[in-house]
Order: sequence, then structure tokens, then C-alpha cells
Amino acid sequence: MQLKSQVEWALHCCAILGMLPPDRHLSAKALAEFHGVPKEYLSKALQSLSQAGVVHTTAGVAGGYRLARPAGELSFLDVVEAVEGRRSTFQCANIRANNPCRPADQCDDKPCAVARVMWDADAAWRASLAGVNLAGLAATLNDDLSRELLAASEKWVLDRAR
Amino acid sequence: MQLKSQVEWALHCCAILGMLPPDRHLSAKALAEFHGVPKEYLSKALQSLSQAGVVHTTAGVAGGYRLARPAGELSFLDVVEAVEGRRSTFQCANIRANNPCRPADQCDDKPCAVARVMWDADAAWRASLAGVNLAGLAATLNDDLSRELLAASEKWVLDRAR
DNA sequence: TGAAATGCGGATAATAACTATCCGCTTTGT
DNA sequence: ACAAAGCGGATAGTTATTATCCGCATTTCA
Ligand code: SF4
Ligand code: SF4
Repeated sequence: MQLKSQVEWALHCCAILGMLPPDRHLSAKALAEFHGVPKEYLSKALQSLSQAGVVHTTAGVAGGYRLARPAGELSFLDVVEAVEGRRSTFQCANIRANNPCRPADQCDDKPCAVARVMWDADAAWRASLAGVNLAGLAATLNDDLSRELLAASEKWVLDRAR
Repeated sequence: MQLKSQVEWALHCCAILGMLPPDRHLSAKALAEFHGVPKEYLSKALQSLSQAGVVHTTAGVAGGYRLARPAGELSFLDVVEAVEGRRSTFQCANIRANNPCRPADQCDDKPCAVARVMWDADAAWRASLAGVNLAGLAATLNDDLSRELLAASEKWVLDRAR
């Protein structure tokens, strides 16, 4: 069970978009080039982010993407769910219904005990992701990365932003 | 990103095996019939459980499986990781290395900020699963299921256990 | 002792999911 | 009007999951 690679791409793209001034935006082409990933496929992830309301799209020539809200109001969960979906990672096939001892008229009123535990774990995963926002990521990157790399990257991005 | 169906099967099988007296065991054939799943494929999941030390295998005719430890010492995480593996659900492709601004001699000493957040969430998921054991599951099932169904299922199982 | 039942591991398909690319369309700045 | 950019659908290529089959070793029981 692996998250799709688009999740990593989307998170990195949001980190980059977080570096932009509020009224600037960056094209999918630039984001793909910066991260070394195929532009066409990255576009699909960006479209998912757009549909989910995580980023705002500017159409037309010199169009592109910017964060739809301030970085402090966008969590990792918002980005991950935009790309990966909101369904639980555990899906119950209800195999308890196959129990040969079960009467045919049995009413499965509540979800099974196994599923509840798995869904709780899924909720814990999402809660953890919801607890970190893009502003926090930016702060961490500021600590992690060298001043030179940060400055160079910001320049690279701003040179291509509209 | 979905967990494989074998996870559900394995958890249910462990719940059933938890109903057995300590010195009895149940065949893959019986477990497959009880849950209405293909025996050959379920066997693969049971083999994973066996390799992970979650269940104990008895070979030969009239062989089968029993829990390797008391139900209170086997967590959901033990079962899930046996089937699904222990790798994080987020795998970092290290796309930061593609940053055109990054000097070639840059040393990526520590994992990236994005990956750390995703790994933390993965850890939260596993911690949640580790917090529930098979004895707790049995107790919940006792509350959830009707006395008739429990008794009938236990009889069905014990009739086929060796 | 031999036949049958059982688990194990490898090989092999069938199906689904993910990854990737392409194309026509609309939008919009110049 | 034209070119650059995003959008949505269509289409392959690749990988992962699901499922089945077979030969082998082990063990029970007749
Ligand atoms: S016990 Fe829960 S997970 Fe298992 S089949 Fe029933 S509802 Fe699904
Ligand atoms: S930022 Fe983290 S997740 Fe992204 S490529 Fe770098 S190491 Fe991987």
C-alpha cells in the first residue's frame, strides 16, 4: 500500500507556491521543471488540487497556480486528500455476511468491530496530517535548508512567476 | 491507496483463531469456507502471518493454524504489518535532488521536511493499530454480536478444529 | 507402509491501479 | 489574431493486486 507519487509532487509544489507573494502565480511547466517530473502528469495533480480548492488557477497565457488560502490555513491533509482521495484506506468487503452460521435475516446495523478499529487508525493518520500546515512546513524548510539554496530557489521561482 | 483485501481476511481469521482453546488449530480450508473467500489466496495471507510469527502452523494432515501468542499479546498492527508490510505508506522519491538551483555537491544529510511529516502520520496510524489487541477485539465482538450467532459460530469452528 | 490431507513456495494468469503521454478545446495576455 | 497556458477525455505502458495451479515436504491414519 503506497501513496501515489503525485502526493509528494503536490506537497512540494505547494511548498514552492507558498514562497510566492500573494498576487503572483506559477505555471505547471515551471513547477515540473523545478521538480524534475513530467509536466503532463504533474498537471493532473495540480488539477486535483484546483478542484479541491487548495490552489487557485489563473487561465490563459501566463496563467498558473497560487495557493487558494494563506499557507497557515492549508494543512497537509488538504493536499493529500486532494490527490489521494478521502476514502478510508481500509475498505470493508463485509465478509462477515458470508459466515455460514449467520441467519439470512440478520441485520448488520452497525459497522463491524474490525472495520471500526481500522477506521480509527485511518482517522489518526488524517488527524496527524491535519496538524501540520504549509506555514509550518515553510518554517521547517527555513531551518533545514542553507541560506544559499533558499535564496537561489526563491530567485528561480520569482523569475518565472507572473 | 487501499489496503489489500487480505488485511481484512487476516484480521477476521485471527479473530476466529482467538476463539480456539490453546491447543487446538484450524485449517485454511475451514477459515476460507467460513469467510467465503478463495482458499488458495487466503493461504498466502496465512503464510504471511506464519512468517511474521503471528500464528503457529501445524503441518501435515489435520494441520492448521493457531495464534502464536495469547490474544492479549497480539495487536492489530502485528496482523496488518504481517500482510501489508512494514514500509511507510509514503515513500520519498527525493525529488528535491532535481532542484536546478541545488549545487551538485549538496549533502542531503537528513530526510526532507515533507517526508518527516508524512512519516509521522504513518507512525500515528501504526500507533493506533498497536493500541488494540485481539483480546480487545474479542470483547467488542462479544458485545456486538448476538448470543445465538456467537454460539453457532463457535460450534461451527470447534466442529472443524483439531 | 501407503494414501490422503495439509501447508509451503514458486510459477503463471487475470484484473485493477498507477504512471505517463497525447490531443482537442477553452481562456486570456499581447 | 496568435501563442501560451489550463482542462478534460482518450489511450498506452507499467506495476501491484488478486487469483489459481502445481509439485514438494510433512504428518495422520488406515
Ligand atoms: S467484521 Fe468488519 S471488516 Fe470484517 S467483514 Fe465484517 S464488517 Fe467487514
Ligand atoms: S522534500 Fe522530502 S519528500 Fe520531497 S523529494 Fe525531498 S526528501 Fe523527498
